[in-house]
Parts: sequence; C-alpha cells; structure tokens
Amino acid sequence: MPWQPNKLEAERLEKLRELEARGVAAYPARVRRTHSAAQAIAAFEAAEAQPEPPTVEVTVCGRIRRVNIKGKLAFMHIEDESGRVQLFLRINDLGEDTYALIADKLVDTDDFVQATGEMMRTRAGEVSVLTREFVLLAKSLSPLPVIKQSVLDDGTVVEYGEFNDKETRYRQRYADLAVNRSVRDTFVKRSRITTACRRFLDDIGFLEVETPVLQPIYGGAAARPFTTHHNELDQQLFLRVSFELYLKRLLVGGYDGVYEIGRDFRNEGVSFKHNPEFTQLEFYKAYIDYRGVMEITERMVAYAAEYATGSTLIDYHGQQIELKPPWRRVTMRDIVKEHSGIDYMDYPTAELLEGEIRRRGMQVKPGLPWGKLIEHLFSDYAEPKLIAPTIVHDYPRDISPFAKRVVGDDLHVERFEFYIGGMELGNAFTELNDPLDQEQRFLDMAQTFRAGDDDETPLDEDYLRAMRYGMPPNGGFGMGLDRLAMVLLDQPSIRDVLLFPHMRDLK
RNA sequence: GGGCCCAUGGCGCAAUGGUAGCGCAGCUGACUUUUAAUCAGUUGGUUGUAGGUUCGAAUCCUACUGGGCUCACCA
Repeated sequence: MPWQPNKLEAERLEKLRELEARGVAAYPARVRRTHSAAQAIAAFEAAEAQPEPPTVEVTVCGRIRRVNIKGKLAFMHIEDESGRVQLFLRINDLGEDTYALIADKLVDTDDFVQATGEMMRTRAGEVSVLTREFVLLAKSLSPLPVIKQSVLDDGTVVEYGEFNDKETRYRQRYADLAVNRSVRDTFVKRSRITTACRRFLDDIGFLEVETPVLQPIYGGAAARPFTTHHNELDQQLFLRVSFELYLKRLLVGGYDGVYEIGRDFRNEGVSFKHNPEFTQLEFYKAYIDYRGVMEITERMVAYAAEYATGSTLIDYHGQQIELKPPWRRVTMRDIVKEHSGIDYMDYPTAELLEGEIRRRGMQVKPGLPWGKLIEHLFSDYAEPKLIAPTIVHDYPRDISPFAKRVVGDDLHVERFEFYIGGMELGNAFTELNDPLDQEQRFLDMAQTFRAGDDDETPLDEDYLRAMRYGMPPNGGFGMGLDRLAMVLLDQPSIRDVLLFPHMRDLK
C-alpha cells in the first residue's frame, strides 16, 4: 500500500519543498560530531570547575525533542543515545537565513540536526550550546507522538502525555524506542544480560559455537517445529526447536565445554511468555553432572543480574527476590508433596496417579503418562509459589529422554529445572551418554507419540552414531534468555523484552 | 483454539440512543535567556470493517479484523 500522508505529514512534505526552494539539503551526506550530548555537558562542567574556565567548543548531533521559539531567540533540546542537551539559538549568531529555517518552522521536532558552538550556561542555569552553526541532518516526515518532560529539583523526570498503545508500540518498535526512554533502557539491559552470560561462560573455559538452524531432523525438546524446504536440494527442513543434539555431538568431537546463544523456533501457542521464536542459551560441559550444572547456573544468573541491573536483589512484580547463590534445592517429589499434599510415590503408575488427581477434582487429559501427570501437579500447585530462585531436581524418567537415571531409582532422572518469580527459566540434566539406553528412550518416546501424546520426538540415527563413538559424561543446560530478561527487568510480557515481537498480519 | 475486555483526529482521552468534544501536537500571529515557555487566534474525525435494529447509532445487535488479559499446549 503506498504511503497516504496524513495532514501533519502533508505539512512536513510542504516544508521539505520549501527547504529545497531555499537550497537547504534535507538529507546531507556529510556529518560531523565531536561530542555526544552527555560528553558536551560533562566537558563544560569540568571546564567550569577550573579557576580560569577555558572555552569548550563542541559539535553535537541529535534528534530535536523540544522547540521553543521566542522571536529572534530560540531554544531546542536535542537528544542522542547519551541524553539531551539544549541548543541556544540566536539570530545574531546564526545569521538571518539559517535562523529563518527555525523561525519559519521549516525545522520540526523529530528532525535530526547538528549544532556547533561554545558551551555556555543560560540565565536559568541550563548548560547549552551557544550555537553558531546549525545544520539539518535529516528531515522527519512523520511526527512521533509527543511526550513533554519536566525535570524536578531532585532530578526526577516527569512525563506529560504518553505513547502507550501496545499494538502500535510493538508493530512500530522504532517509534516506541524513539519516544519512550524507558523502553530504550530495557533493551540496553537485555543486551547486557546476554553479554554477561557470554562473558561468564567464556571466563570459565567454554567455547561459543554455532550449529544449524535448518535441520533435516529436529529434536532435543518436546515441541512442534516449523517446516521449510530447500528448493535446489529438494529437501524438507525444520527450524530447530533446540540446540541439544548438535551441541552434544561436539563433546563427542573432543570439546570439553560448548555453548550457543541463538534462536529456537516452536510452532505453538503465543502468550505472555511464549513467542514463536525465542532466544535460548544452552551449554554442555564434559566431566560434570547436574550438581555441577546447578552451581554454574546459580553463579551465571546472579552474575547477569548484577551486570545488567547493578544488583543481585531484583524487584519482580512488586516482590524482592535475592538471586545470590546458593538457591533452594528441592526434589520434584518433595516440592509436589509440599504444595499439593500428594506423595506421588504412593501412586507409582499412571492409572493410580490419574485416579488420585481426579479424586481431588483436578481436570486432566485422560491417558497421560505418569511423568506428565506429575508435571501437571507441579505446575498447578507448586510452580506459581516458587518466587525465590528454586532448583527443582530429580524428574520423572518417562518425560526426560536425554537425562541419566538417578542411581538406585528407576523412576527418576538427574534433571532439574529452575524457577524464579513463579516462572520456569531453564532446564538441565546429567546428560545421557549411553547409546543403547538413548536408542531405547527414542523408541519409547515414539511409542508414547503413537499412543496419542502429540509432541513427537523423531529418532535421530546420526546422533546415536555419534554417541556410539563415545561421549564423555557431561552436564547440559538450557535457558530462555527472554524469560530471564523478563524476570531481571521486571517486564510483564515476553513482548516487552523482544524488540520485534511476533504479530499477526494486518489484512 | 476457548472465555472476557478493548478499538473515537498524529498521541492521550471524553461524549450513559438525540448537534462527535477536550488536552497535547499542528497551523497563523506576538516575544533576544526559555524549559510541560507564555499569550491571542485556528485547521483537522465516513467513531477498526461490513451488515442490522431504530425517526435517529460512537453508543444497541450480528459477523469479521486487530490488540490486551486469561485458560489450554509449551521454554
């Protein structure tokens, strides 16, 4: 659909024509910046503190956020990533032609400009650029939503007006970012969370790797995939649902510790904590078991919190949560018993457990495997209560095809998930490295699938071959980085930590 | 996919079946230290789309589209 300028846009187009008529380039190629807004102010304040303050000459660039024309004098605030700085613009300093661009309002809020001059302080005390040269860098044709700000004496910024329509903000994130400072901050912090995890793992000897996104056989998680097709090879491909099987092949290859941070794709429901593509962090480390993974997990999450927010004490949905290790560790059996009153070991088959669940009035799909029933009990009764960071370990074997059995316990495997703020953030195991056991698990899962559980886990022969060459014992870990960001940054929806969340087509 | 709620100028909102208004932004004018600048004047709407009820619909009904919350599946 071609652009249909609205009234405000038509006015700006008219200004664009007038600029052209006056020989002013609206989108010049040359630009020069000596200081960011924050640097310009800092440099002036440093100079000011000296006994004989030197002059501070700057060229700053940014987007105009406020214009106040007072006859032959004008003020502007321009904003770059570092913050805002005021321009002090007088007809005497700029000359009539340049000043006319401002006085005739050919330059608007939202335009990008460049200003050169000496730093000074206005009568009201605001550090400003006494602008001598004023250059339009980029004309804005569509006005952004207007939010006025006032700064109180204590430095708090009060905003008047808002741009708060969630749909428009998600669909036009660029506008959301341009207008809402706090949104910009959120994504800076999210980036720092990723950096922190990467740095933490690098520092303890992990190797960052990249594995295929397009996979002929998907696996590693119980999830429905997106399918695609390679035309030239005439090959059906799946977008990965996890990295697990490729990363563990690398341990066979001889690396002791590998991790990947990247996108997983799951063709399932969308909700406040599910997006069709999401960022996953997985690592696998040889010669440790899930106890070792627990330790890494606690330290990594605490490190990320500290690095991104400055503290391991976070505020999530009004609750204070301390992330400093050690975290509570509790078995699945104990946590389910604690919150539901059911000791599922008293009901060691699916039939018995389903009967007990129904007796207590819970709705549950008939014919679920034992482990799935336990998961339901857990997520209904226990999960929402796990606000403080909690490691829940020793999962039912029949829902965990890649984890080793707990020694002397046929029904449980060495697996844990960890919960913060009542939300699952990650999943980890002592990884299965017995190729024959693994093959049997694949076959069992296929059986379950045929029995009606619709999360297919296809048999990956190549993965089994890799394992037959010998895989070192290892601990593995997967975590949704988006969810970690939600918790650390106190955001209510995964869409608030995704720059471009998935949205339905507009028809 | 089910349930509930929402959709009105660029943005934020009003109008309880009877003339679609307000603030900000915009536009015109005044103003050489303002800062949510101020003062005077002023433009802009087929009320998400398509039907229906009614003398009359932003308002009531139906369907559709998009969004939010929630339940189910999942990380």
